[in-house]
Amino acid sequence: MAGRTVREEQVSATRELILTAAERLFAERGVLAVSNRQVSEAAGQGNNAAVGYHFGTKADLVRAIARKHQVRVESIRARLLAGARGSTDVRDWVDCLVRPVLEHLAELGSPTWFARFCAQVMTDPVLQQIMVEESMTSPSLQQIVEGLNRCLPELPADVRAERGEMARHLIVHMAADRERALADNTPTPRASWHDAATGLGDVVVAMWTAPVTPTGA
Amino acid sequence: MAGRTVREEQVSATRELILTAAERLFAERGVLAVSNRQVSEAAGQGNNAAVGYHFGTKADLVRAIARKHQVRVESIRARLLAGARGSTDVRDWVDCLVRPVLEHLAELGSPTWFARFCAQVMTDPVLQQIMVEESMTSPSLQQIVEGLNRCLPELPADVRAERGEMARHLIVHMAADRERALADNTPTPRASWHDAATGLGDVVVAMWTAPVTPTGA
DNA sequence: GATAAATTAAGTCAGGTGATTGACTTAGAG
DNA sequence: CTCTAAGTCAATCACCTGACTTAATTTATC
Repeated sequence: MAGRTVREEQVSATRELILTAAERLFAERGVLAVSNRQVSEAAGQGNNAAVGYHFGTKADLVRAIARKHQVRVESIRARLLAGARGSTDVRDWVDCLVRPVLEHLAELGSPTWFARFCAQVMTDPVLQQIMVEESMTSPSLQQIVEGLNRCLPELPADVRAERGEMARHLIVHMAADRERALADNTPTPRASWHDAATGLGDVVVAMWTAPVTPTGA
Repeated sequence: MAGRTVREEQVSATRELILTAAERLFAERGVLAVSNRQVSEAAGQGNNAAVGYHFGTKADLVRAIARKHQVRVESIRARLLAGARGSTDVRDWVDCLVRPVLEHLAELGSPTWFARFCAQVMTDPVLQQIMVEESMTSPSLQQIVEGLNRCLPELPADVRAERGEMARHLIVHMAADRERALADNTPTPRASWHDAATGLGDVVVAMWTAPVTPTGA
């Protein structure tokens, strides 16, 4: 079982080809604007049904792309999490939240398409659920939430949930913006993914620690 | 010429019917997942080409929807702007930025679809440009930017641009989240649009005033 | 009232879509 | 070497799409 057979190598190469082609087309033209046929062709598969064979429906393909990246993001997050264990500094936990995704994008090299893909999927009424399922299963994310809770014990639960959503939106869409700018050769506010993560971290820390104006409840 | 003729009334009623139906379908099922045919039918037009007749392509329809709301948002913004003129309190300018959209959604009554529509359009690679064109032409937005600049003169231009983007994403996507929750009868962190705007304002103020960690530039 | 123009209705068209099918190719077990 | 099963290819299906054409309806103006 140790050595993959030639056959298995080829199949997994084909799958990878499809995943990469789909990710690029989805990011550039829109997930729903691209047909499975176009993906198959872009992946060099003469078969117009290659996507259907290997993945099933388009939602399944989207899930496969998300999962592929999530694995790598998760491992980066686990590494950062090890360094933050026990910390009472909000910044440490925010870094665990912010850096994994951007660091992953940096590792992918240029150009990337994953951030734009994520931004689309997360705003689509039907695909959104897929993304939530794939990302919320992460146990390390739960640890980060708990770490932040310990740093900010007096923050109301509602506000905590609200600001968690905000952080998620900020990370995903700012990464997508930067990715788009890189693809278009448009100037970016930050020179590198690492610097972008720093700028994002500054803001997310401020966000979590912001005073809460009481509302007429 | 003063009184609208019966004919003009009917036409504009039909256009409004189409705009409303499109907005709802787009928000619920996705802009690209809904065909012009389905919009025409949902608007009660026997003609499957009603959208084409009144608006042209789907991009034109999207633009018309955006513009319709933008007019109202703009008037609310102008009102708030009058009260903030000359202020050196970041909060005043942030309110000018945050409240108009959410207040507009509150005025629309329940249910609304505009926020989800915006979130989708702003993340789509081809429709995004339409939204930018429609919203960035607002002169009042420029005034808010200048007001914030006067409050935060030492903030680097790059960081200013970066945080402007962040505020935009936060407003649009948090509004969409809340709208979705209301539509699904899911609990929301805030009881009203006004309270949601307060929570958003707390965060956006903290964001603009957050210290900037120097990067190795 | 009659007429011309604009709106709505209804039908048609070529093209693209997902899904299914069967034939062909190839790796690996007996 | 042969056989089997998985992967690939190519063709086909019914369906939906946007665009177009034609007819019916309605209204403003003469």
